[in-house]
Amino acid sequence: MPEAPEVEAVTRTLRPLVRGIIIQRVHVRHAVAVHPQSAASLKTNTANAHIAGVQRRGKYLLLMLDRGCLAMHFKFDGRILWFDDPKAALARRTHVDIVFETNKGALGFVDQRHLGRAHWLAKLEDSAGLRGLGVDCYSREFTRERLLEMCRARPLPLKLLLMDQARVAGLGNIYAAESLWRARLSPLRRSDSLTDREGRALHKAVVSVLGRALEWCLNPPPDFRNPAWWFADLDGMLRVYGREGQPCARCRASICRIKQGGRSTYFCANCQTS
DNA sequence: CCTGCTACCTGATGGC
DNA sequence: TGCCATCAGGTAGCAG
Repeated sequence: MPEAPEVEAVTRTLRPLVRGIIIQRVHVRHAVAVHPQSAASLKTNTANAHIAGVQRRGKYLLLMLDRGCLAMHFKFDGRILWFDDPKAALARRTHVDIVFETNKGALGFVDQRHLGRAHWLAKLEDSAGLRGLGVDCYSREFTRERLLEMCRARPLPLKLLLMDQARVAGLGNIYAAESLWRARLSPLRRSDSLTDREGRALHKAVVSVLGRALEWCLNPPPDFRNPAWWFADLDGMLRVYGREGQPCARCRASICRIKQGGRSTYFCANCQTS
């Protein structure tokens, strides 16, 4: 599920909760969550580690340890949970793939669908995924100029460019669609055909959509103690995503859904210009 | 190098 | 009801 705004909200909320604590024991209940690493190596590398900080890169959540780092990627359905009482994390009742028992409580990595991963890295460059990330969508380096440069480097449908983590890191299917709607640009539009004015509009739209999304994700803040909670009700903030057949919030034309790169793209063919 | 396709998983939903 | 197809906020790995 999570794209950069959700992961950023998790990062900020989790930071004060776990900074400075010690991972004492690690229970890998579903080894697939560690694949292709082994449960044993995750345990030996993270047990007794001190959590020095929490960071985000693209859609990755990073727990910086005194030795190396714990990198989590949630893919579609991954989430984290916090248990004040570690016994609750180990109870058979809720599905938890990995339990990190600490001196303060237990951190759980959960993914029913088993696509998400938690890996230990000696250094960040050891992960191909992290190494390959382009300009982070929330960083100062994500400027209008950089975006235009990427757009003009090769002809790519705008939606695919925005979703390519090697170019802009952090945008996913929802916020790429929302940004294009806001910029009034078609997802099919060839990136190298943008005028300066359109490039500026796209950059502004991405920044604005991400800013609002982060606000939305922080109010109310993530509640890691509640297993039923995980960024519910995003649709209250969305204008096009998931709204096939409904009237466009701007021009009332019917929102369409097409396939791009094997994913659904939602847009208004009337007011998003190609 | 780059681009495009499939696999990886599980669960919810809708049509027949 | 049951059964089957399709869909889901993503990326790694592979072929061309």
